[in-house]
Amino acid sequence: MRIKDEEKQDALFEATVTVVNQIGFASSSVSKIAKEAGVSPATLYTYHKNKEDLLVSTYLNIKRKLSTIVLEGISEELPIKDSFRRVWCNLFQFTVKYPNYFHFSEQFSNSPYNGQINQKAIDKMFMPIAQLIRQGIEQKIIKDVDVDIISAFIFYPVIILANPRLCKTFIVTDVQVEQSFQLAWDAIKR
Amino acid sequence: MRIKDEEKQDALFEATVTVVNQIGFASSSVSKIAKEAGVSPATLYTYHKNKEDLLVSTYLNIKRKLSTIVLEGISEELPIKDSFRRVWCNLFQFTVKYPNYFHFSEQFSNSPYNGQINQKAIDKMFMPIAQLIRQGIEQKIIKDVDVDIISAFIFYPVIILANPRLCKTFIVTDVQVEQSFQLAWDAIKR
Amino acid sequence: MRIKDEEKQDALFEATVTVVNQIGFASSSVSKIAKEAGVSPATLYTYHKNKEDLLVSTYLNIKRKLSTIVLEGISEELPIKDSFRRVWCNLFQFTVKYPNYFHFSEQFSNSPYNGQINQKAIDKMFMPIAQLIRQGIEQKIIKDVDVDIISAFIFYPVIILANPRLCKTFIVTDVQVEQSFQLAWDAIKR
Amino acid sequence: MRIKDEEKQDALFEATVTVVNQIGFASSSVSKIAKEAGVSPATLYTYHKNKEDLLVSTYLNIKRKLSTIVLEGISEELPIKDSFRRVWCNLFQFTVKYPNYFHFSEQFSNSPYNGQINQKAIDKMFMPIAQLIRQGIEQKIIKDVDVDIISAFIFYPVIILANPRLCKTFIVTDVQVEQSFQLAWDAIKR
DNA sequence: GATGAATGAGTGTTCATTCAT
DNA sequence: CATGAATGAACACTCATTCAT
Repeated sequence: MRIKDEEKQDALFEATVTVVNQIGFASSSVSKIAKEAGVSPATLYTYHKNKEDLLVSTYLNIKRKLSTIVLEGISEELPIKDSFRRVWCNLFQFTVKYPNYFHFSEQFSNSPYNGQINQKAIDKMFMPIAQLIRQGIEQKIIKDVDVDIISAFIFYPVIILANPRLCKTFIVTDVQVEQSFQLAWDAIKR
Repeated sequence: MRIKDEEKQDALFEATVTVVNQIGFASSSVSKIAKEAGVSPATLYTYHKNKEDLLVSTYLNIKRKLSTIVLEGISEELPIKDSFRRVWCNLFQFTVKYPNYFHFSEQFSNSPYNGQINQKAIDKMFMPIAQLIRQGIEQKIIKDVDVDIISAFIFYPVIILANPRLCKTFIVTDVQVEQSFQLAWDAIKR
Repeated sequence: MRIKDEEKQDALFEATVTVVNQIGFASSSVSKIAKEAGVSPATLYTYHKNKEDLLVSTYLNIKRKLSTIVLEGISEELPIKDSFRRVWCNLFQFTVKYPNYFHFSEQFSNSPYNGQINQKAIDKMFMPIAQLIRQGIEQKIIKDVDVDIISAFIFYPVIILANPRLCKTFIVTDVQVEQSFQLAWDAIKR
Repeated sequence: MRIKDEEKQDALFEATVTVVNQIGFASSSVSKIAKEAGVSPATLYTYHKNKEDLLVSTYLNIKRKLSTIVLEGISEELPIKDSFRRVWCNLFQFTVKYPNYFHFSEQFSNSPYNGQINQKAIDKMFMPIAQLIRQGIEQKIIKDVDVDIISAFIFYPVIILANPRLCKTFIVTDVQVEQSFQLAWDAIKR
């Protein structure tokens, strides 16, 4: 597994996402992904140990991109509510701009491959948000409950609303995004 | 002539859920499910037209069970908030009692098979809840926003919280359930 | 294998011919034939020992029908040429009236099942024709060559001409039938 | 990278013919053919898209060989009758030398796969013969009847005579071949 | 006598992965 | 480094036949 050609690396990443989006996780085969990437199945094995490694690294790649986008613009100098709003909006932006990445993530995290992931490494990527929550609790701005509960109301509703399979009538406009943020904030604020 | 065996029907249902939970949707094969159910793969085809039919009918079966449990105890005579609380608690109960059904559902709805189901038939099962939301809005008890937004805050947080893969620290106790319901209610109430 | 219901016997015969014509010899399965006949696959085994027996008896049945029709009207009192013409015309008539029987026969005789047939029993059905040939040779009306050669020119051209897969432009009209008979007769006559 | 192996291609062709001859068209399975060819069933799919493609290309291959042999030695300079005699003899030669190819052809053309082939491409291979017939008619040497009728008397009797299943007593000797050709010629000549 | 349920053995085909070039 | 050929194992599914009723 020597790494040579970054272009092929990228092509494989995009091909994996594309194929999984087109035909689903179960039907996505190594050779279909290789064909979509324009390389031989054998070449794929130069870049990835096996199928699992391909999928896992694709997932981690997406999570990395996601964390970069989601954390953009939050700052200790901003009021906490505004930071939360930024995260909320960034998340929506990501789901709109990269629906394929988003959909791949969902499929992956419901698969058994998810067990192979080092969850702590992922948590680390989103640490600033965990800290934001902790600060809010300390400053008695948001409710003093389990972090999981706060998360369940501040991130996952986005995932639901942005999923057109689940929410057929919801449209991602600025008004709707702000409106739904209000509900999220009402949920967690003191 | 032997008669079609209800026990086998049930065994196939349970086997499908079990196998999908154990090895994931993508790796679940007809022969593994048949083996788990204790029948020949060929026998499976006496009860289901094909793999898709097996998975779809398993999903619908679960949704039917879910709707029965979730709607239990809600009533027009109860204050709206109490009805919502019932739904909230029932949902938690279901996820605790039948984690396998619950996990199967998630895997299924993220698969391409989900496109094959009649969404309207599912919506019909949960109509009383849609009506509950509409009443709450009319009576100016809950916010006048898209039903999808309300749903995203009143159902899906349960799914997140009950998913031990996502929420490792959250424990389903009466206190936690009531606490999290308070957040949900704060989100949607006027 | 007790025989009870002649109607079912017939239904199975017709169903076998129909199914083989519709989907070909290779794809014709016992259960499809049973369904076409309106009986259970198990019932089929009351009337036939196994699949081979079903196909063989269907073939023999067709040959019996064929011999009845083909021999109609030939007589020792008729001039030999006229008897041959009768056979020729009868054969055409059969292929036009019962194309399905005809097509089944062709498929069967090219299959390995044909080896199970008692060829002598078949030959017996068409003995009058063999005798006709022998008479013609004796009376120095037709050429003194191997019976097989005579047959190859007096029967098989019909099979070819009547097969729309092989002869797309040939139309079975009285004129064409008589015209082609002339060729056959020219071939074998002294 | 290994290179596609012409030997394997050929082995598959021969194996297909052999298996079909041994057990018949209906019972010939991909795995049996692969085993006969000494390759894995999966390998077969490197050389052919699917079973149909394997059978169709085998058939076309045979027809190509046949046309090469059959047309050998016919020429515009030869008297028409002699050209016909050449075709007649070539055809016998082919059936004697390659009885398996010949039998495969018959089985194939009676199967539903026959519908998948491009008949025009086949006709093209044998065009010189069609032209020969047309010339004969123009020169008033052979009867002015439908080409199909001429063909039915000049080619198919060979097929019948060469088929030992149909003609048990006929032996392919020069005398017999010339004798039977005389019948064919008598049939079509003016 | 008649039936649909039941099945081991088989179907055509695709899989993840390795090999030889 | 890159490749298409190669494959054992698995896939979804159907088969001819038997069994219990």
